[in-house]
Amino acid sequence: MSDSFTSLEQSGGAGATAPIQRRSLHDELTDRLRHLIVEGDLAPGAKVPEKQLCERFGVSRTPLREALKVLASEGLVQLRPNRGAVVSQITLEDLEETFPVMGALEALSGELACARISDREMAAVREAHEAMVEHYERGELAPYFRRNQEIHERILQAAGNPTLTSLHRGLTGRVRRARYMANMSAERWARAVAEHEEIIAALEARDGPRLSRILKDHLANKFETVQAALLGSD
Amino acid sequence: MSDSFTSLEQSGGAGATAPIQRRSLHDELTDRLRHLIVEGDLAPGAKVPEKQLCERFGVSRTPLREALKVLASEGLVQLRPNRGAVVSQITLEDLEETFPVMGALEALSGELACARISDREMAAVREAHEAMVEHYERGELAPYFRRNQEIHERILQAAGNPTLTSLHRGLTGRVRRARYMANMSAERWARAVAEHEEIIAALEARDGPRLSRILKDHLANKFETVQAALLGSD
DNA sequence: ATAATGCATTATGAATGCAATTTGACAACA
DNA sequence: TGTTGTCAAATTGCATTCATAATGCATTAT
Repeated sequence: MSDSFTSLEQSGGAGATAPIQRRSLHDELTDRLRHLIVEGDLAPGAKVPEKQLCERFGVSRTPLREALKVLASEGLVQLRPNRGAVVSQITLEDLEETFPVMGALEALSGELACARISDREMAAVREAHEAMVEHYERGELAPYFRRNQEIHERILQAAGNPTLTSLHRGLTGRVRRARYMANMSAERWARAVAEHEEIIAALEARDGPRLSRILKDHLANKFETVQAALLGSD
Repeated sequence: MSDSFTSLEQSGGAGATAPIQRRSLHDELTDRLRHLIVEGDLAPGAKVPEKQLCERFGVSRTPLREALKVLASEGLVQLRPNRGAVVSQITLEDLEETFPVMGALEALSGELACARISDREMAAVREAHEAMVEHYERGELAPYFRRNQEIHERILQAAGNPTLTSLHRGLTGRVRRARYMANMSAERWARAVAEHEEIIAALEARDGPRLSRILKDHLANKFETVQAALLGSD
């Protein structure tokens, strides 16, 4: 969510008349904890001792526990009655079932985006794509990864379906922790970039069914990359 | 969740070795509240006064509030900071974005189910289908509706992808409240049954792509039915 | 009479306190 | 040595309490 505010669009003239932003603690905590988990600062499988986190964030247990309930419903942590919360482990089986679902969602996002994307949005996607390709050519993995994410997010956004976006975001959060990109082979990387070229082409041609198919395959390939990385490192 | 235990399949040999079910209050409350909302006992748009519900269930506000946080993350209620929770309204726009997503998920479930369904599961689906057709011929709407749900749930189940099932269940919960089936026209009803015949045929032929397509279209038609009902009644 | 203001009531958000459960250590025993 | 039993410490689940913000109503000013 916070990513969408990094663009400067809304800070324009609102100034002092904009409504005061008040967030509740549990809401803020939910985001912070989610971030900690997704970014791997809380290791998968690690216990989540309430007391410790309370001290860390300087809040009482009540809002923290509320946040944990939400994260549990998102699948990021598991709550064991009377035994506390643990950060969910990502197993290969989990990925195996997550990726097809993400594929289906992205495929839908492609179809919808082709029907609804504006020229402005299209330009933003293209821009992100070109930046991504540059990073690829320079071998800059982390920025490449960020741009890659950005492209998929922009397509989601262009699809104009918040429900879809929200479900997809949830799955992304689960998967991102795998950090598979680290050991992506040169060959697979090249292939991923090639697929992205196709994605852009289909999107510019507003060819929904084709984009849909490409995205689905793209995700399937991504899964194979992840799988290879996981099998290789374990 | 509890719906999946209404079938008898798992009570087979587990018996006395199964772990004792101990649920925490917030968990139980979450289910109860979800049920109240999905079944319409809490009207869409209605405020959800904490105190009143606490008295109703005989618990303190803490577990109730935890449950509300979870339901909010599922989209069933909206939490307005300092102003309490309201049961989410289902707008036509919501349905408009929910149905394509359900369609994509069901399409995937069809593909997966074709690849994985066992003869035993297939038989159960067929049985449910035949029962559904009987209810249709007798004009029994409510039982028809139940069997209809059952069929889709069994296909989901046969797909063997809990993530998929879980996402789908969440969307079903949102949509079920619409209670559109009440004013389904004879024509649309007949069409829905015809589509179900195709579904069974494709599933028996293990034709994944075809089943996928049918289910997607089926959902699209279902949406039109809902839309007609909503426009007609408002 | 109507609209705006101030106050009392009520509801919500978060912290604290208490009972119940789990965990780990250590002793007793086979 | 390995198993079982007991108990203290820590952790969790929930109730209660406290602080803050919202709501309703009476009062006042226009």
